[in-house]
Amino acid sequence: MSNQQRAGGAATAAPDTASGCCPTLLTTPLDQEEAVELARVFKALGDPVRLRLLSMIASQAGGEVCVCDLTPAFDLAQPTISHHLKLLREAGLIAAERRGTWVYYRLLPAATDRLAAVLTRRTAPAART
Amino acid sequence: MSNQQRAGGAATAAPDTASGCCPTLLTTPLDQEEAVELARVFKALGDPVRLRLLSMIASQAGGEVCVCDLTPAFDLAQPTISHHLKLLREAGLIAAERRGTWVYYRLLPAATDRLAAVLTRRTAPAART
DNA sequence: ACCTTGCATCGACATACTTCGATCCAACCT
DNA sequence: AGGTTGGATCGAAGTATGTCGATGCAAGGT
Repeated sequence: MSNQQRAGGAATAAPDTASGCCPTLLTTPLDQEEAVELARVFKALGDPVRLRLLSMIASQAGGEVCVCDLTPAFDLAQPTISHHLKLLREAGLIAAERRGTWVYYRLLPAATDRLAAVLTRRTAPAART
Repeated sequence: MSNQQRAGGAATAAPDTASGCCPTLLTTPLDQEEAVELARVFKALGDPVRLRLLSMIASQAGGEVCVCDLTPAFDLAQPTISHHLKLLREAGLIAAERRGTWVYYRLLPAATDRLAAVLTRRTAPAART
């Protein structure tokens, strides 16, 4: 079963130069390696609790949130929240810092920026200044 | 254990008006319902195979890809590819259309656009036309 | 020193997910 | 009608994930 020869054929990708600026997931086929790495980050976002955690952290005015503010916002046990925060950390989406008794989490914007870029169809007409 | 009263306190979100245009995951805390719905889409992207499938479909010049072109690109059995395509479909990321013998998949750009928007920090200074 | 509080880590358990072979259905071709 | 091919659906099996209580560790308070 490796003998297809229907209509158009030829799995050629659209050239990036014609669609904007940088290659994205939507303009150039991902290779295995990139896919594995990207999937790891998307998987971290594939849970409602983690999505809300990230949202609470990112939308915080000071840029930081104490775990003690996050935990009581959910109907879940404290180890569960800690586990989800760990996954977000391992995905490179957030970072933790201990200050005295409390641990504060903050967003790592580079991570979300990258995801947004990768999901954008035309990244701007190159020349724009 | 619901008695926290450290430093700043008060989990107030940054006002959207100060950070650009529309509320995003990064500017406003997601409520439970939105989180569940968004997580469903992100979860669909949380697998390397599905990410590559989506990428192959989206980057195709004609905007459509025959399943018969997708299946042989992976080291997986045909039912497995079919299953992943189903998940992407149920997530609203792609759509299928049967034409004669073959089934063609195409990207639903509204879905990826939404994800990109939700992950963008400042959505642009509103007026741009 | 002791106790208390904030978080992380450690099994354990139930559920969900990925993958497969077997099978079924739709469309085409003699 | 019978045969062939492209894809979807159906269990089944192994693995990963979400959740928890119990426990451990770090900082502060008495």
